[in-house]
Amino acid sequence: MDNKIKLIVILGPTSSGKTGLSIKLAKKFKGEIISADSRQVYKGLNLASGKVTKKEMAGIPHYCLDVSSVKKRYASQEFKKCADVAIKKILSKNKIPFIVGGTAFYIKALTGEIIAPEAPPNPELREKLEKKTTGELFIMLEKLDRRRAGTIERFNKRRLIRAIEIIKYTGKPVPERTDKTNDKNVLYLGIKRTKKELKKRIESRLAERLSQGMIKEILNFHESGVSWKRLEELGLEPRWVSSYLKKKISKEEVERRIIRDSLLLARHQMSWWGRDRRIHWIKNQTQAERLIIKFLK
RNA sequence: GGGUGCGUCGCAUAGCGGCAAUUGCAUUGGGCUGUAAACCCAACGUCUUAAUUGACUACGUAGGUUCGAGUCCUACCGCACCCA
Repeated sequence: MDNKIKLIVILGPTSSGKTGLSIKLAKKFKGEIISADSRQVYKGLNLASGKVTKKEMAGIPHYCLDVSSVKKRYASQEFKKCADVAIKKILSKNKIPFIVGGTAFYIKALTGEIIAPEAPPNPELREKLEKKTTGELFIMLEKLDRRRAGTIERFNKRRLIRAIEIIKYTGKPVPERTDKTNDKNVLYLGIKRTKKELKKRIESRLAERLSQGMIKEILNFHESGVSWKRLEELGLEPRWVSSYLKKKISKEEVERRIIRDSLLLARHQMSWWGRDRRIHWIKNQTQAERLIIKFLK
């Protein structure tokens, strides 16, 4: 990434208020928004993913929303490409890119902290490796790439398989993580909330989305041929609403579980950023504005 | 009223008489190299120890049998089902 590029990242757990804040800031500082959210990339998954509405956008262009069909599986590298294109476009208009979202992995892919080698998924290989135990896979990887074997999570089958897949495709060891962070170019603003606050926000937002037809949204997907299995892996709202539509759980139970899992999700999201010293945890908009002014100077 | 079965750590589950007790979920913490809301790891009675140390309290309640009981026996309480 070019050294002169300045990016503003707004991160935080689900329902923390990223959307609202980002739009206000983008308006004030001539910014445009790139969404870094692994669910909002899907067309039609609106209420279920808590996607911004046209009205909320208030005229601020948003990128990397609705760029894929739920029938396909979107990967972080596609996001990176999408975001890179968007950044160029925004800069060419002399505006400031705001990266806003809760998917840490996407943000890190974008800033270059996590680089992913070009190696498309290989279904046959995956199927074959899937039958092996993690122990066997680990030994395989150790022979192919000692370095990566040293850093990988030994019992994480998915990662073991992917590492082997990369090596088989590129013919080379897995490239090292750069951990180059581009600090100078990126301003990280984080929104933190207490669990109590978050719970309240999650509850009221869920109630609102349910009243707007979230269940219908999921039902439509199913009726248009999206399998239950796919819906279940599409996130916590589609998962529990599907359960309800299949008459496995009651409506009250749907709400209970979505709230519970949202809090769990928030916790996981925070675990990415917890000890990251680059992040400015902001209390209010004014504070964010001050930091931005300083950063843009 | 008669019969049968069941009461275990928030919920659900396992437990030939040697058990602080299985597993899943939840909870808490940690991790993360093309599925990332995915996936992986750890802790989870209390207090102690340098320690995989030691002690205490625990499987509905109260007794009993036994070197030893969550496990066997008796009574009681609660729940479920069946017959009246």
